Formats: sequence, structure tokens, C-alpha cells
Amino acid sequence: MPLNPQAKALWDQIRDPNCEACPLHESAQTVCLVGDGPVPARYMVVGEAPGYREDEVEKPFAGKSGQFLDEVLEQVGLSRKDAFISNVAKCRPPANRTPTRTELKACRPYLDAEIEAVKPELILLVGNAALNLIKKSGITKHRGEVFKYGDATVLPTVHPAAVLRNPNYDAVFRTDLATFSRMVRGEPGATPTRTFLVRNPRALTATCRSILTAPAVAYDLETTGTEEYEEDAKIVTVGISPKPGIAFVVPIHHPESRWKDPDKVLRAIGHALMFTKAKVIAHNAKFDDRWMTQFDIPIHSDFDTMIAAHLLDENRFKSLKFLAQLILGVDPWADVDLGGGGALTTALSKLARYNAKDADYTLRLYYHFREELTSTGNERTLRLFVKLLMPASKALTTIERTGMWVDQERLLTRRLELDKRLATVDERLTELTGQKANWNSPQQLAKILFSEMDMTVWELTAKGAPSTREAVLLRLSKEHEVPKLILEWRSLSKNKSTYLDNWLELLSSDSRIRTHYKLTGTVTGRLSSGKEHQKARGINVQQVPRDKFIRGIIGAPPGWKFLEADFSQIELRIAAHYSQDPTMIRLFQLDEDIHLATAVKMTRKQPHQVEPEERKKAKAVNFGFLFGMGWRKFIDYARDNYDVEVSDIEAERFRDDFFATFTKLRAWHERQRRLVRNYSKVQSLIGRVRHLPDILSQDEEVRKEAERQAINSPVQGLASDLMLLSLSILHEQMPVDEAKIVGTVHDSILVEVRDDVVDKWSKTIKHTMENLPLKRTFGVELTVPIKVDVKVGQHWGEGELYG
DNA sequence: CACCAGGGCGCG
DNA sequence: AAAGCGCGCCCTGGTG
Repeated sequence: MPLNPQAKALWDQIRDPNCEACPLHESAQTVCLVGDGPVPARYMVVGEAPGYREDEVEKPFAGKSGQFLDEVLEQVGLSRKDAFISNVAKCRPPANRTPTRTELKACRPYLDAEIEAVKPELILLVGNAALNLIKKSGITKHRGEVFKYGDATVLPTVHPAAVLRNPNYDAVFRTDLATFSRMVRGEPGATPTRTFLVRNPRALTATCRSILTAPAVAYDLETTGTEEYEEDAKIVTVGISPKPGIAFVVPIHHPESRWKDPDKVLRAIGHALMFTKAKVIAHNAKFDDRWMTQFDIPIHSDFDTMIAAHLLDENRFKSLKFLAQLILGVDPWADVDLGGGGALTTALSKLARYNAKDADYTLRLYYHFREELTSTGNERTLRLFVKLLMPASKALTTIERTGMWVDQERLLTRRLELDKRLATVDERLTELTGQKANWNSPQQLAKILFSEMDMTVWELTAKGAPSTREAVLLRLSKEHEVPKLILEWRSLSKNKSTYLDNWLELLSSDSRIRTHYKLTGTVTGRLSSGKEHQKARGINVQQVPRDKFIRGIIGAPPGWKFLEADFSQIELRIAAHYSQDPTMIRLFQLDEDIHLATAVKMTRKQPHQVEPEERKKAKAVNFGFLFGMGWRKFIDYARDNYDVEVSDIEAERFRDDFFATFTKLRAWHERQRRLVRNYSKVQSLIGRVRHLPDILSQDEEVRKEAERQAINSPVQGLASDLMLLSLSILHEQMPVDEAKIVGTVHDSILVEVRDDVVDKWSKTIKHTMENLPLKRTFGVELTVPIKVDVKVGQHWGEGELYG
């Protein structure tokens, strides 16, 4: 029963203890548990569904997450007793299941009745299910946006239970509650943006003058939702903020733009940005710089607020919307709804407001991050930002624009070949199983293999269905032809859909495909690659199969060669440096192959008999043990990949052997564990930090995971930073008519080199990457030699080793 | 038609 | 005692 006397009346009035509108009534102890609190109330908090405790004591938010919610409410100056607290679902779902959309729909009348009685001005929604109130889903996307529901203003945030599980959400949750509290008290957020629409020559001149005279200026583009190189690509408006709180918005190709020559206006703004002494700031500068360059304004921003945010805390969300609320304390705002037609069909006044906010907030964030980066204790981070990340971002801007050349003839013929082979496999499968099925469907396949053909179920998926993953089918292949054919089908169909079909579709008129590299896409500092945003299509060049049939479609156009420069065994070399293991260091000084040694041990072959594929698998074993793999997983690994049954004792001995060979690895692991336990973070040789708040978790498994990450991150991060440093140095050295960088895959750099200068550039690239100026740039040195393999050919993956 | 989670698998 | 790390895309099938 509700504690609040006013809610009691409500409880009697709208509650139906015999409700059978959805299946949830079957599992709930208390059916139709309505909310609790004052009626009416100024604000409501709406959660997902009653939990175990709530069901028992008949009170919403009674468990652990409820306590946490109360705590944070208190901290932001609100009190639970002023709030009416309820849930979108009124019955407790069976253990650990969120209510379905159908169930929520059935429950809606009760919630609506509550809202009508409580008459809240503000509603805080907590958790994804609660978003159902406003017919949305995707809480991490919509949190911190404001919505209306009837007369009430609605603010969604993450669920307190999510915060308790994942500390990364803590900042988000507190920010949103602080905002909510401000809204409840009717206080405005930080200074709003004063927007000036630039629509006449005098205003344009004033804007340019402000760009030229300000110490720092932020810019932000609104564009058509296309790739910048597409035919109908247009810059719609430019937002300029020369001073916090102020932004000029210049319409360019917006239909309401009144300029006679919009391109000339863009040039005027662009030239001011190019020639100003001011620091040019942007959020995700690579995007805006690329667009400007496409329209003949080659600018490279000096300061990217997104990169700064990521470098200072790799775990937080990097969107401008989030950072502005978290750091600047501005009021929440919803992304501009561009509708079907993109920025072009959005009213100029509306578009300008958003554009202005973005530019203004970017500038304000710049002043904040500049302060943070130059404060005591952040010297190494500042150096990384200035000497490594911003130059790398500049190089990537060009690399993304260049794209990778595709051999169209190979692409077309190989695609047809795949079609033919797929048809053959399909025919044979139909013959063997006696039916037509969708071979891509794990569900249909499981039915055929395990119900109809009665094969052994070796493994279950996370959800308890019989797994049809590769390792399982491989085991079944020994006795049946069908699983073997399925594996072939999967490989062929993945090659076709993920790679060849996509490449053909995304091929530009210059026979190139393009990707987007994210400098802020991973927690370790590696690049991620793929599409620009969720709705776009795009390719990931980091997962192109090594299979020559696929990889060999990418290459260099006639008159040029394709060069791949690869850091050899870079992560092991870095681990050798960190651990100072004498055996590892000696092996690298003698230039011996550690992966080959492991492959020899596992296959019991002579070194020269080891297949490249076997060496590649040994590589995974070395990395596995190096980064904390246990002997149990090793048994699975050996079975799935080598078809070798290893006993528990053998597996343990194999692992012991590894650590007996490299005696100092254990001490290094221990040091990393100690560091992360003491400081909740670790850092790489050149100062890139990985924050690991999970080390404070109550859950031992989670803590152990953080410890393994503490071992892995400084290795993976440094390897990647060496690549980024190479990228920026090489990019500055290369004249585009001789050589151009076209891509990078973690520890390798892909370059197109003109035929007649291949020798010169092979040599220069190798030398540059093997002799990076670590001492001069970061004041540190590596105690192991760095080795780079350069391969040159006409196509990717088909090159000959240089030198 | 849009969105989402899960399964599966490509890469380093 | 037990423990690899880091990513992104395609497809299916459920749901609204």
C-alpha cells in the first residue's frame, strides 16, 4: 500500500488488482502496482517496472537503485517526498526481463490516469522502457533531450540500476538530475546563445572581421545529409562563434538564403578562417574540415573539442550535446529534426538556432578544455594532444578524402564468381537436407541440424538455443557434409554482402571507396573505421578479409604501386619493453620470430614446414597468454583452431611454459594490477591514460576484467600511437604527386606510390617508422628495436617484401 | 517501413 | 582459482 495518504485514494480509484490485460499479471505478486507520492505533485519520476523489493513491499523504487535515486535527488536539492513516483509497467516482469512494448501498451491507461490525477509540470523518465511514454526507444540517444507529454515537460535519463552496474553512466545520470532539479526550481541553465543571422554584406563583413580579430573562433557546418563528394552535396549554413554566448549563422545554400552568389559568401568566410591568427576550433573537426576542403577551402582546425574530451576521459560520451550539458551546464535540447529532406528543408530560423548553439558551445568547451589541458598534472596529455592527435587528425582528413582504389574488373568478375559458387552450394544443401531454407538463419539451421538430422548439440548460445557457430559446425563436419557446406555458404555470403556488394554500391566515379576513421572510437586510443554516423552506409577497412580473393580487389591504379608498411610484432615488442623481459628482448634483438616458435611447439612441425595460417593462429595464442588468457580457454582454442585435443594438465603446462620462457611477464602483470588498484587508471609510455573505474566494483569478475585491461591498454594504445605518429610525419613529407597515404589498419599504413619513385619511398617510409622521434617529441625511449616490413605490389595483400 | 537485440564473423 | 584485449557490419526475426 502507498505510504502517502493522497496516493491511497488514487490507489483505490484507478488500480485494478484483477487486471489481465497482459501476461505480466501471472508472474507478479502484486498486480497493478500504481505509484506513490503527493497528489497533485509538481513533478513525477517514472521508472520501468516494479522490481523484486517493490513487488514485495508495494512501493515503487524500494530497492538498491531506489536508494541510489533518492541519494542523487537529495544531492541536487530535490526530495523524494515531493515527487510522485511510478513506473510504465505496473506488474513485475519475470526475473531480469524488461516489459515488452505490447505489455507497456496494455499498461498505459493506468499511467495516463495517474498523470491526469497528479498533473505534473515535469516528468523524469528513467530507463529505456520508460521512454515508451513518449513513444521512443534508445535511451543513450534520447537522454538529456526535452520532450512534451500533454502539458508536462519530459526529461529522460538512464536508469539508476544501469549506473550501479556501469559507472560510466554516473556522470550522465547526475548531469540529467541536476538539469531536472534546475527545471523544477524554474532556474535557467548557462547563458543562452545570442544568434545573429547573417543576411547582408555588412553583417558578412562584420562576421569576417570578428573571425580575424578574435583570439579563438569556433565553426560548425550544417550540410546536406550526403557524403561531401557526392554530386548534390551542399553546405547549407555555417555557424561562427568568435565569443562565448554569441554566434553568427551564415546561410549558404539554404533555400531561404538571399545571396546572389552563395559560393562567394562561403569563400569569404572560408578565407577568414584560413588566414586568421585566431585558433580555429571545431567539434569533430575532421568532418567540417573535409567539407570545407571539398569546396576549395583547405583548412585544418587547430583544436578539436571532441578529441580533447576523449583524451581527457576516454570513457565518456563525446557528443556535443552531452558535453555541453555535463561541462557547461546548459539546458537540454533535442537534436534538430531534419525530417526527410535534411537541412535543406528545415526552416532557416530553426536550423540557425541549432547551428548557433553548436558553434557557441564548441567555443565554450574549447576554453574549458584548454584550461584543463594546461593545468598541472596534464602536461603529458597536452603534449599528446598537440604533437600527436591534432596532427594525426589532419593527416586522416586527407586520407579519408583520398580513399582506396578498387580494381573494378576484378570486383565485377569476382562478384559473379561468388554468385556461381553460392548457387552450387545452395543446390547441394537442398539436395542433402531435402528442403529449401535460408542458410543464413541460425534458427532455421538449428532446427534442421539438431531436430531433423539429430546431430550433437555441442554448445548453447547466450539465450540457450543450440549454437551453430563456426567451432561447432567444424566439429560436426567430421561426420556430416551439411555443416561443412554451411560454413562455406557463410563465408561466401559474407564475402559477397559485407564486402563486394557494398564496395560496388559505394564505389565513386573515381573508382575509389572511402571510410571514416574515428580518433575517439576506442578506449585504448586505437582508430575505429566505418560509416560516419548510424544512418549512413560505409565500409570498415579494418576488417577486409586477408583472403587474396577479396583483399586483392583493392590496389593501386595504373602507373602507381600499392605499398603496405607493417610494424612487425609491435605489441610483443612493446610488452618486451614494459616488462624488460630478457628473453623477449634478446629474441627481438636477434630478429627472431616468436609466433613461429609457438607454432612449432603446437604443431610439432619443423619451422620451415609451418604454414602461414598456423603461424597466424600461434599469434593469437601468444597474445592470449600475454594478455591473461586462462588454460581453459586455451583448450577450446586449440580444439577449435588446431583440431588438437589438449588435456587440462597439458594446457596448464603450455601456459606455464609460456611464462617460464618469458620470466618477467608475471612481474609486469603484477605491476599493472597494483597500479590500477592504487590509482584506478594506467598510462602508456607516452602518457595516454586508460581510466578503469571498474577496479572499484563489488563484483570480482568485473575487477579482474579491469586488471586485464590495465595490462592490455598501455600496449595496444602505444602501438596505435606509434602508427599515428608515423602517419602524421609521413603525411607531411609526401608530395601528393609521388605518394599518398590511403589507409591504415592498426599497425600498418597503406600507401600509393608512383611507379618511378617506389624505391625511394619504400626506403623513406621504413626508415621513418623504425626511427620515430620519441625522445624528441615525448622525452622517452623504447629499449627494443622497432621493425617495419614494407611490401610493394599492384594489389593489397599481393606485394613482395621490400629489401 | 523502422528499430532493436542476438548470433555470427571479419580484422588487429 | 580463474581470467585474452580492442573494434564494426550483416543478417534474422520480433515488434510496432
